[in-house]
Amino acid sequence: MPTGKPAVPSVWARQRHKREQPALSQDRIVAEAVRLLDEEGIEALSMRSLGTRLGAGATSLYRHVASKDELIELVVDEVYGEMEVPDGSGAPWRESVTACAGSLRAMILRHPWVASVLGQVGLAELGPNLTRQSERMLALFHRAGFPAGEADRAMSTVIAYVIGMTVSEAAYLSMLARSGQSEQELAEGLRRIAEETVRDLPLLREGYDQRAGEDPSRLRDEGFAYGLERFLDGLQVRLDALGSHR
Amino acid sequence: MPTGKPAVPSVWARQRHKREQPALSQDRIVAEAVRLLDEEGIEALSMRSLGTRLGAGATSLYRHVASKDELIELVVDEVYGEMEVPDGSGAPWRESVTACAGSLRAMILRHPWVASVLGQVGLAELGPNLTRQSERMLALFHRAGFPAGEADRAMSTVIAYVIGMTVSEAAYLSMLARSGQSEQELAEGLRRIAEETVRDLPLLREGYDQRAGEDPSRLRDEGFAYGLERFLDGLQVRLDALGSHR
DNA sequence: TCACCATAGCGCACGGTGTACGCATCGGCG
DNA sequence: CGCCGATGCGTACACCGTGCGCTATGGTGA
Repeated sequence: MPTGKPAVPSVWARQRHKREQPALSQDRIVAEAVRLLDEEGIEALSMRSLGTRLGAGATSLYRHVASKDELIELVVDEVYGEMEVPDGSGAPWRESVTACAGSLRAMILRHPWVASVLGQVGLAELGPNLTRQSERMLALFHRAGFPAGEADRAMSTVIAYVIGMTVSEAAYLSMLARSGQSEQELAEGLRRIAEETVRDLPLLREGYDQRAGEDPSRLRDEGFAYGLERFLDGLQVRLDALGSHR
Repeated sequence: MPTGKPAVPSVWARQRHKREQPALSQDRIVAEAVRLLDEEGIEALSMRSLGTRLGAGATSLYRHVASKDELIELVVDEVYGEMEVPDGSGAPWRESVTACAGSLRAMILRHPWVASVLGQVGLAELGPNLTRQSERMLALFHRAGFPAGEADRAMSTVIAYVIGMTVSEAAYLSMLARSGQSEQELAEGLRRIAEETVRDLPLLREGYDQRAGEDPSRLRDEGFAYGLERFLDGLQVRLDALGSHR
């Protein structure tokens, strides 16, 4: 056998293997990965850095996880588990859906790295947590009065809105963090660049002036709520139409 | 100077530099990057591979582009330029916005790699093309009757929906392409996995059964249109309320 | 008690990545 | 003609994901 030098047959081996920690496991790996991502962001996640945090070598992780891509799928499904989907009994459907949307948004803002991997993992292939949440959320729309063939469309629509909106918020916030500037300065800078490169942007400028001086974080919350309300209004219109046809 | 060995002072140098192609330039680099991404996807884009396609060394690109990240921003802004935003004079606002949304969706499906970088580049920091398109699109909402402080919210809302919806479509399609299965088989497989891991998913199953046998591509188009219609209905409700207050 | 074996962790190595740096060469200007 | 800024290139570095074969471990059946 021409490959590999024998590893050191040292007396330390015993100690290395007898760890006080509950040993490596997929759960532990995923949990630590979430922590690493929250603390240092997506570009800090490497098999080596994760292994180090777990007191293990990089390649040891592969006993519990097929690849980095699979790890990311697991990690994303893990945080989907944090979403809270009310069971909707008793409360009006708008309230339940609003709570649910807010919870999804809060989860993404709590774990902004989700934004940068969503395009890769998609939504379909995700694990048990997302599946469970979808089933529960679907129940909200059924209860609201959408027929079977339409409830899933209504649901995807709302999820798409929440994700699209929040991902762009998260990306903006991460740019803000990277830039090291205050939100004020950053917004000013972006506006200046836009006006220099394009020139003559009366409408964008009008919006900017109107927002100047307001609390940006509150503006984001309100913007999110505004769109969601419009959306729910539209769904209500549809529900009314369905009801009157019957 | 202790660094570097002198490069070969060869007679070929002259030929290397006298290229029939119009030399390297940022435009040429960005255009070729788009082509590479369309043909081979995001993971095939490396500075080396792109350099090769341009008949240049990897590091030569850095004379025209600050980093790979900047290249990606440029590339994304480039494809935003493909969007068609009607100027809205004459047509009802719903039609204009629908056309606009459809054009954005078509652009992303034409360049599915956009989905996998949107979380990184966000929407705010983007270049002249996105800025111009935003201004034009904003005009549609002004014309529809939204006041200055609300038109931009309505616009972001619609964009968020379109992007969220289309990114998840694109991710699904890329999974489909990678899997090598037929869409039928893939859907079946996903459903089986979901039911095995979670069990008891009556609502999701109901939706699945209802969709079985339909043309998946048409279903996607319809799903997108359905959500957009609900959205526009909601915006119309808001417009009516604004009108009656006046 | 012993031999055995599946499992888990590790070290090494490979091919690939983004990019800093300094040199070679070019075209255009004085 | 002599120079100089702009442009391309080769080399090198640190880092990445991960395949491979080794070893130590703890449980099982004889």
